[in-house]
Amino acid sequence: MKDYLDAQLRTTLASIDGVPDDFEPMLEKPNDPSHGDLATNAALQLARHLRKAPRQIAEELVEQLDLDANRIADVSVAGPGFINFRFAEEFLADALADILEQDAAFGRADEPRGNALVEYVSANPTGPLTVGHGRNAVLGDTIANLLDWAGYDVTREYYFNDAGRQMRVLAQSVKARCEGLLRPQEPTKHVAAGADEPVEVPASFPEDGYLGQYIIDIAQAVVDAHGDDALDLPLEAYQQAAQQTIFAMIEDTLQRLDVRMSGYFNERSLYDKGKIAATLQALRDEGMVYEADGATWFKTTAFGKEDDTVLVKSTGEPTYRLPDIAYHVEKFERGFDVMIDVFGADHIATYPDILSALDVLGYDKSRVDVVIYQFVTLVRAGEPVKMSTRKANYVTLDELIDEVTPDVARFFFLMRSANTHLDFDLDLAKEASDKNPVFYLQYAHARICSILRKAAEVGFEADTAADLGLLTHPAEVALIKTLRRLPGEVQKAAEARAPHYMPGYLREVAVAFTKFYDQCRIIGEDHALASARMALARATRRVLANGLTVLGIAAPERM
RNA sequence: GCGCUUGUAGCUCAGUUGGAUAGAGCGUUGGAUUCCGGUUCCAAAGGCCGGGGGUUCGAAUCCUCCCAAGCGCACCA
Repeated sequence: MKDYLDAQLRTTLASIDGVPDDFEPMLEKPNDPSHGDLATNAALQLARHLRKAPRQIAEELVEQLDLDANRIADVSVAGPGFINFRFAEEFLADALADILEQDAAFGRADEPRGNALVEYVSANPTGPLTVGHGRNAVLGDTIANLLDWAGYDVTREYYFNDAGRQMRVLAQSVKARCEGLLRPQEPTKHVAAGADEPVEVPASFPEDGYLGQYIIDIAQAVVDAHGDDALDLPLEAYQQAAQQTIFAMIEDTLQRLDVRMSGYFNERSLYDKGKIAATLQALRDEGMVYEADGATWFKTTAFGKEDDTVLVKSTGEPTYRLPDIAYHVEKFERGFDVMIDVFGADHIATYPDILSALDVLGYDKSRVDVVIYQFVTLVRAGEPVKMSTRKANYVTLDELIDEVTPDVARFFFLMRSANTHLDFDLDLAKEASDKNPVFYLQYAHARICSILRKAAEVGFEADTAADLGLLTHPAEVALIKTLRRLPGEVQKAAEARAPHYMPGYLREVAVAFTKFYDQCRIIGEDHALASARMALARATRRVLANGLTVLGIAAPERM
């Protein structure tokens, strides 16, 4: 419908003198339903160009618009010059039939849009996932779902760094713990662990080593496998042991949240394939790289940064930025139309370097979108849950899921825009009542299923071809209008990379349904009307189920 | 100190390209409901959109200054 109106508007506008060729009429759903179903402010926007009163332009536009009465029942000019359109009843019946026909595919785009890469989680395998990683994982997964529904062929990728200092420290931590296990009589030392008591570790434990219990567990496994030789293995062996164990933990956690990656991309492969050197050379060829103080620098000051950035340390080891740039070059070479990175707020100052580098190398950086999310604060009994920054003391994602269920965790991560600090209210999340928005949605779905079961129990059989034109009650009309918006909402959320639009929309659906349910009986009405209402209930169930599917949340038949 | 992000109802937050009387949920107060799942529905109260200045037919939205919070500012990732 929007497309239809948009096309009609454009042709009419084209016939009016003085309208710029590139003028984009805007159509949107007015906030106030008494203003109609769709409205355009085209006349207001044109007032400046045409140097005429907006209302006068609107009147002329309406006069020249040629609209199908079966689709648009009413057009009016209102306020300072808005043009309001109201849908015809016939159109709504068709729209409902369309939902039922498309069923599980309703909301999906018809046309393919290209291929997209979404990079998310991307936590290095140095420890269990934190609550913050959870927000990342769920945001990325849902953005990937949205792009999938919007017509993209989506690849979901997890990038990890297995070549740098972090992994070396991880290996050294494991090795030190092996020593502690095999030579408990050797001297030890204590290291600070943020707000907590200092932790006792073997003397060989590295600076900034990883203090978690899981490191000791990994060390124990190494000791079990190698006995006394467990102290003489190459560092690589400790890293492999740690990496494998920790990745298995991470994968388990992601699976609990129904987050599934298409694949993992490791930093080391960039070295092995010479991509690091090639990227550096390419930047050098563009004159954006120089040597100073034994290090290799990237001229980020050319892009307005205060300082240049080190790409290769004087030790000869690249900083993480160079592989990051090489990785993005690799993404372009793989031919993605759209590339999305989901990063925490701590990357906010660093990703512009990557985009600048891509730009310098001649890639279209507008195809890369970076979704930055702010940090999560867990709130219990109105108070923030203290989380020390040190690695031994934080709430893990697993612990959160243990406490609130995966569906609730996903929903709470998704219901706020990525760009705001998230207060995760644990008490609310655990509450199974209407205060908890995810239960409200699931309940509406379960209730519809219950009605359909009930109908079957009492032997009600709906007409196969119900007369949907009978649905003229205001609550019915409002519900149909809400249901038909799903594809547009999915599209909008996908384009804006804004999953949080969906929970809001689905709540509108649930509200519209419960109002309908409150005012209109289904079973027990005369057969034709009951059939039509059953069809409306089934369509609602479908919209809720499809919407929840996009969010990766279950649509239960009973609760 | 510099950069980025944020500041909207008591609380948590929407507000999509600058548009109509700034919205929702929770909480509060009042009401409805013999009925397909009361995990329901209706209504009311509640706002200097952090503050000042500017841009224009029109600003929560754009510009500018100030205030406050978060994150970042390593030859760490």
